[in-house]
Amino acid sequence: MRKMTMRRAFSVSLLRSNPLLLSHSSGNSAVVALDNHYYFNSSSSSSCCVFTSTFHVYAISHFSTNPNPTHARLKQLLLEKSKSGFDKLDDALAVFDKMLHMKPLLPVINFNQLLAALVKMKEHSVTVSLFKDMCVKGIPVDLFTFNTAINCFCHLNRVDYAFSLLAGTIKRGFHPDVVTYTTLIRGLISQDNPAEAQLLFINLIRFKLIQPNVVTYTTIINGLCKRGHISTAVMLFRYMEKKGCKPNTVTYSTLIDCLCKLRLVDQALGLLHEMTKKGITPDVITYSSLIQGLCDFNRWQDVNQLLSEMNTRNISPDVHTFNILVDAYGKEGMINDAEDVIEFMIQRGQHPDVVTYNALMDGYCLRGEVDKALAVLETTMKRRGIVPNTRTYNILINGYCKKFKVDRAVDLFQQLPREGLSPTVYTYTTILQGYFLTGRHVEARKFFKEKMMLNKALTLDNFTCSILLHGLCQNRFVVEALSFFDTMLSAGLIPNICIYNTLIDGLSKNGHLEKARSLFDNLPLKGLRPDVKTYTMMIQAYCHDGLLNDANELFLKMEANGCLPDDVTYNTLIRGFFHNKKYNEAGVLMDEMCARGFSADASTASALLDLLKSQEQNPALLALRKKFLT
DNA sequence: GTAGGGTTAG
Repeated sequence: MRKMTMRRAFSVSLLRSNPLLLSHSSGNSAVVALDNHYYFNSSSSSSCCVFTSTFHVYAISHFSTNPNPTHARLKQLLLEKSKSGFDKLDDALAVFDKMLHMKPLLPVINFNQLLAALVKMKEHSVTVSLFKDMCVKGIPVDLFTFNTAINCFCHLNRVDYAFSLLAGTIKRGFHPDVVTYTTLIRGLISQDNPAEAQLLFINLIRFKLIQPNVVTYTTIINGLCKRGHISTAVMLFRYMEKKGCKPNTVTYSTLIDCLCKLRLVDQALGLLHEMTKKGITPDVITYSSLIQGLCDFNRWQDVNQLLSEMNTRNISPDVHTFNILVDAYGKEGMINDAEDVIEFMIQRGQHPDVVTYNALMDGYCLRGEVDKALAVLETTMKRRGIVPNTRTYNILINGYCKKFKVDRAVDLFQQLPREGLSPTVYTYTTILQGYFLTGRHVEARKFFKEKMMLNKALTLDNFTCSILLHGLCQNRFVVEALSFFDTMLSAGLIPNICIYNTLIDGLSKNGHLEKARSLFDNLPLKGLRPDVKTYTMMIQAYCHDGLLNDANELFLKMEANGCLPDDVTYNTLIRGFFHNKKYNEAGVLMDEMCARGFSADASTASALLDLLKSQEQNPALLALRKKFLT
């Protein structure tokens, strides 16, 4: 509690005392149009000179050849919007429509700017459709246009169409460049097809089609990181340096983020140091990744140090950075601090978004204050015009289920379509879990059969199935569970170890030890390795049935198989020894457990106390009490 | 004017 209070004072006051921390970053330059005169504003005087002189040349040539001021204004608008996107999709479409009917047509570069604006707005399918329109209407296109469309297909997870378009590009006589191929590599990786991506990369180099650049390498490094191949990513990172391709801020940020997500935050800080030493400047994204990594470890002092370092370097935290802080405070139960961060960001002109409020609401739910979370949705978000998404509702639904208020959760579930939102597999699973949690297994099974199974749009995952299997087993519907397991298999879902753990536990607790044992023994055939939970569950099952030798043998075997027992495993086997009056064996195991840094849990301690009550004079038990309960 | 990096829930 004391730690929390100190942290609050420290962090929030630090934010307050650093006005620069939140000063608007206006970018390098902005264009302002006043009475047909154009001015460049720039935050740095040197770039101002460059831009101003460039613009003079542009302006003179432009006005001397094009007397139509509408064209000039439109072009200016397109230049601006290509960087920021339009505020509304309709605005972009209206401009496109106008452009289609202009005579003479604007040059292709202006059409490309419009498409770029749409990409900025993440309107990938609209971009593709406008691209098609252009092709049909015979508007000239160039390689930039094709690259943009290929990129959009990749974002829409249609890499197949992207490759068709590659063929189209070549057919039109364009030479696909490093941008085209880098885009396709990213598409393949994001569609979980790293082998094809690798093959494409190798062939591009082998046939000298392109020279990979820093973006190509960074794209692949990111793909490797996201798939958990950090060491390969680092190898490629060092390789690109050796090949004379210098990593930049994005390359370093990619690796730093990956290291942070793997909880290797000190190594990430090492890379920050390395890049700074090389003169590569970190930016707000680099710092945000590191702040997230440090928050995960509650390293608040380090977080504050980075915030003040950002301040020194004149890098302003943005909405992502603040969202990380709101989330971190919320997860720590420090809801007032989370609210303070939001208030602060608003003061500094940064607009909280749906992610901000979802994080805040989740913070309230974690404290059990679901009604307050609901008030955030109904009052604050509404007032500020922030549109909730399915996640917003999922957070509330989960909050109410955890408080055993499933009916309240179902109300919100039914509200979703009225808000124009669709429930996800997460929504359904939460409700299913809520029903089981409150013992309403009849409704749970009905909900699953009628709402989930019949919803064709719903793809069940292993998590959902494990909730159902657990609920069924817990309520002694073992036959139904096994039958559903068969359905899963025939539907092509590949069960993971969690599914098997749920089944093994459920079967053994319902008197089907032999069936559980057979599933366990067959795991290697399914290509699965038992984890510490699997072993512990089997050990518990053996102990429960008095098969102490089997339990002990498995305990020894698991370590030989490279799976270290944890505190639960030790406590389970120790209680097994207790129940079977093997007090000396229990004592030896307790010594071993303590030597490994684990201790007796509440259930083991109470089992020992119970034994002492009935056998006050048992010397072995007295020795155990002396050793472990003082 | 086209490609690469960061935020929330079971």
